[in-house]
Amino acid sequence: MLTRLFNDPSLLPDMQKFPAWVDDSGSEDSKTKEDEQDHCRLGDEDLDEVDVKGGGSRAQSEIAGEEEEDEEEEDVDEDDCGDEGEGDRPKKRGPKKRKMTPARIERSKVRRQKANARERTRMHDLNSALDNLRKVVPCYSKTQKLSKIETLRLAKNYIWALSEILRNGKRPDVVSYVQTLCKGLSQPTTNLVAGCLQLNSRNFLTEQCQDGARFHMPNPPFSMHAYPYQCSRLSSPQCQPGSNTHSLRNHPYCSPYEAVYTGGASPEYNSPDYEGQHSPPMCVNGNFSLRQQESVSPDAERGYHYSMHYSGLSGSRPPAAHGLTYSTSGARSGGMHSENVAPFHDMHVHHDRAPAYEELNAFFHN
DNA sequence: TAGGCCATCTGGTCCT
DNA sequence: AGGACCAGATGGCCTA
Repeated sequence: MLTRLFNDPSLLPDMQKFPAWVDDSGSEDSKTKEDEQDHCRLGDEDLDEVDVKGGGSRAQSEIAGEEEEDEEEEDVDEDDCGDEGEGDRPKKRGPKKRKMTPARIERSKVRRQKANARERTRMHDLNSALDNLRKVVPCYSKTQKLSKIETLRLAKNYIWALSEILRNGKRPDVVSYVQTLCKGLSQPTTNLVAGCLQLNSRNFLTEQCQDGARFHMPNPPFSMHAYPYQCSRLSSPQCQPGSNTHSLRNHPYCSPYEAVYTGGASPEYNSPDYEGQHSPPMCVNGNFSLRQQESVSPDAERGYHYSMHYSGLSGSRPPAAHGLTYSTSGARSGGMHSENVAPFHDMHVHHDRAPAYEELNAFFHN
């Protein structure tokens, strides 16, 4: 079959032209995978005239395109034009297919190979653009890249969130902001984004970017006013709705710099433009304290995969605070998975790259 | 092992 | 005619 012949490894374009778009873990695999594919297909060469991929029209159009071939004019390809024997297939019209001569096969092969190379390049460009997009959305990790679809969703949410900020002219609270960003995202991505924002909040407080660039954020970037949502651990009497704010703020489990959302769509957010499904319930705990997780015991770490890093209001963390995990409902109720935690170390927000962040920063300065 | 994600190949269609 | 774009198919890798 022609499509098999097209995949001669010697004809394949040099994939090493594109080392950048392949992530660290994938570069070798990509080459190996391609080699394997080539090997596999070459091994199928003897399956000539059998289309194992897809519909079955295969290289017909290319074959038909070889009109300039002048030899063997009446010698048609039996498979293509021998419709008499195929009762259920409609009779093909148009020019009769010519028999594949070696020269024609070679031309088709070259053309197909060139088309494949172009398609690869096109997809690489697309992936490169997607990588650039990943770098300007709020959550960026070198080690755990957002998937393509999640990147696009997050970008859309981010644009929406920024436009809402501009439109309302108000500082957003962390809940609605995170909600907006995480609309329609998968639970792991939601956790990733929330964690990233959490880290970012810490950076805001310490006025230090991870890359060393300094910027100013005198206060938590989000207003921490009353939230309509309640984390499970807020069930303690001090944290009940209606309890006075003072006691809530001073309760060891209830940092004043804490935003909690346990599920459902925010009533503050009612954009008709949102078509994505609601994010799974989550519990976002804004962390605006300095790092404390280093002091957390391994046991506690296990129990609080993605727990709130408490502000300095209380030095102790009671073991009953399991609800603090980035609550994941349903099948993933076990909390944040470790693979979603580790990348936060190299996760950062690109304040210096995205104009939107400058806008936000300027906004928060006022 | 199923499902998600991805890269690649492939053929069809449209455009220049 | 050739290139760009698209969608389907396929297989590999990874993770729960």
